[in-house]
Amino acid sequence: MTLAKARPRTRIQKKNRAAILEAALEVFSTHGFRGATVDQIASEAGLSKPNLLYYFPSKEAIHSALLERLLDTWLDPLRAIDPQGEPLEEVLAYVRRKLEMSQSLPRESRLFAMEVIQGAPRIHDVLSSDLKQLVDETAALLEDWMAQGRIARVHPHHLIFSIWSLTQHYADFDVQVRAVLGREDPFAAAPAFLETLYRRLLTP
Amino acid sequence: MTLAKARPRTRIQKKNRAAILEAALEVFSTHGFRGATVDQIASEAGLSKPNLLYYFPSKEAIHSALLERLLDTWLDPLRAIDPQGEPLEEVLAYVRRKLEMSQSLPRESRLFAMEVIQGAPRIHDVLSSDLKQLVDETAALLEDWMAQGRIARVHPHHLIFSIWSLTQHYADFDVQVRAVLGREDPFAAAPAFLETLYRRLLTP
DNA sequence: AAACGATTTGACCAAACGGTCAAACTGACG
DNA sequence: CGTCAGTTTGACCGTTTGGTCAAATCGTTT
Repeated sequence: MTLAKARPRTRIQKKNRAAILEAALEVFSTHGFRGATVDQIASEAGLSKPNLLYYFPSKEAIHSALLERLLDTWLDPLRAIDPQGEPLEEVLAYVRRKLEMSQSLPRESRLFAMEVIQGAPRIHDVLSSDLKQLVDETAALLEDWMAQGRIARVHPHHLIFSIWSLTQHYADFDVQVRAVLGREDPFAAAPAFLETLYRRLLTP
Repeated sequence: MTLAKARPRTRIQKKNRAAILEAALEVFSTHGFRGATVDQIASEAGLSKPNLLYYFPSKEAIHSALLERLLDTWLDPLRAIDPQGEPLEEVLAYVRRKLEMSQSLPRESRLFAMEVIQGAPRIHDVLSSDLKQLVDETAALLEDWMAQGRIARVHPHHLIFSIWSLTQHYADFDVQVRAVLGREDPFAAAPAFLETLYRRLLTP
């Protein structure tokens, strides 16, 4: 009997589906969708290929499941901005959270980056609906704060883009950053640099 | 007779090699190395597959040729920083040049991004030798300027990373940026935003 | 127009790919 | 211990892929 989209029930299913997603994250994030092979994912997960395809109907399905699970966690920090909080501190806290995610979830960042660079064929709709809405709301909040003179006036959308860009850069371009820095750990100085940057940019 | 690595001599070779590289840039930058097929590149270049492989010995060779040609143009703006110039204006001009490159050469940016995200397997050596040296020199120059109090003191390497990150974001994540912005053109507000950002960050 | 290198192509190949299937195995429960 | 749903696998299939090759065509020079 096939599993379809039903939630995993048994202990074995839970374990194997988790192992597959973990393996797929590793492989997809380093080789891209077409660069990854089902055999590779299966062997990384400690399963045979037919066995893997017993849990997920196709390579596509694994990738989709991965992206779906990712999108939520990825946008959580944005949702966590508190409209009642102190504006500058809220933004700085958001930057800090995003940077921590780049450090602790670099593979997720790279998976997302590769998908978007390739034109986001599988998540374009989510970007222009859910993501856009969330960003627009946050941008409106930022504009309120700017209108009240509590942070300096800059283009709110581009402010958000800059935070995504600067924080995810440390995950996506990790190899380049490390190649240039030599022995120095990127994440040693990054938090202070970004705090300085956004403090100077946004202090009224 | 095969062509080996010799420079193209005839008119036809010049034209076809150029067409192949142009087509390969288009295909590689949207599908990644393994996602691109030789047939795809050939048809995009208006050639048959065997004919394409008459000009380049392998898919790998096309990709390498592209990256090699790219690396120079990519780093030119960094080399163009004038040690004798006015510090803040030099940095702002560098930001402007990099942003213009993201706008006029987005495919090159994406090709480079995908290579680095996947661990830079083909250019890792160049990154940790040539690139590192160039960046270290620029960082030293920036530190001089900071020591002289002509720009504010921040981590020079991370300053350079931030410029790469912020400018290339508009090319690499173009789809996402446009999805969020709706009808608004990203490159309308980006230059002013980045100028404000770096002016506030670096004004002593 | 003859001759010769440069260019182009259809046919082909071996390997790798995503996916299928019937058959075998496993383990929890009555 | 028998049973049966749940799990695993070896063998297999059709397609796609990067690449080869001999033969055909083209273009230029004499």
